[in-house]
Amino acid sequence: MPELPEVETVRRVLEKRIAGRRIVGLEVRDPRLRTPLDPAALHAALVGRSIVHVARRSKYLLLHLSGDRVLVVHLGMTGNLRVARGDDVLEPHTHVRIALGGGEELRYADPRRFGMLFEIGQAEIASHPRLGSIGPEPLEPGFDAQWLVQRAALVRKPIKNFLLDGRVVAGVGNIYACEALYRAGVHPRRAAGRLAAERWQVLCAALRTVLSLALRDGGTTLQDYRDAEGRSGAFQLRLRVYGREGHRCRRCRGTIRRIVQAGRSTFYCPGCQR
DNA sequence: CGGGCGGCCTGGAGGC
DNA sequence: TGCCTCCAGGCCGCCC
Repeated sequence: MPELPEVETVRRVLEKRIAGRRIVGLEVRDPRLRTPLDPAALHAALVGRSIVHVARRSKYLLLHLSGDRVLVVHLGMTGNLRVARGDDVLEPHTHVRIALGGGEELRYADPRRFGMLFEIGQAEIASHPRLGSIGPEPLEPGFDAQWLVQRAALVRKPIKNFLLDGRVVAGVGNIYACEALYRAGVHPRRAAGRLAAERWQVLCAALRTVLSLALRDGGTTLQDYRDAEGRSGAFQLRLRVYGREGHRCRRCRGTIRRIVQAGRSTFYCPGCQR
């Protein structure tokens, strides 16, 4: 569920709430995540260290710890990190509790268990198999139409699927890929390599706009997503196509359609996207 | 090799 | 009420 705006929203809350805190305890209640947890190793690696700051790369949260260690957390589809009091009622599917002292803790819960939580050295970030090949951050310098044009050259797959490739651009998932294509007026089935450079300019700008607006709204909450203080996002109110099959397009009054690409739903407006 | 698809899990929604 | 099917925001491995 969480894409860049949601993960960044969580990061900002965590930075405010837990940066500078020391980890004083760890409880692994269920190690069966996408990458199975090793409770003893995790305990040895985390307890006693402090959280220096909280960063993000693509959809990964990077909790930088003292001693140049990094706790990496991916929320998968339904994962959430929550700052809680130790005596707060445990949400179902709470798999990990990280005690921070003073009665507070950080909880990782994830019903579907598609998430990941692992610990590495800071120096390993660049070469880590899951982190090393991630593409540029779309809201930072280094991401522009020129890069996209270059990456898309000779690529025949649909542009929607191209945008979901994390090596091309970091943090873009199904919702924001659909929304950016709509705003740019690009048909999701268009072959990536056959989009004119001027259209890439428009699409690049649309991607940045939609991600920025979503971030400003604290992300999109369709069902589960909440930030680390339990707050919902509001960008679901501004979605133009995602989840709106059969509804009227706000721009052309045509009907939003849903198709399946690479096994995933794509929503678009046949009138506005060519 | 590029690209598509199934699988990993659970839960909620909707049909009957 | 209950049972069944479908669907979900991510990612990876396997296959052609």
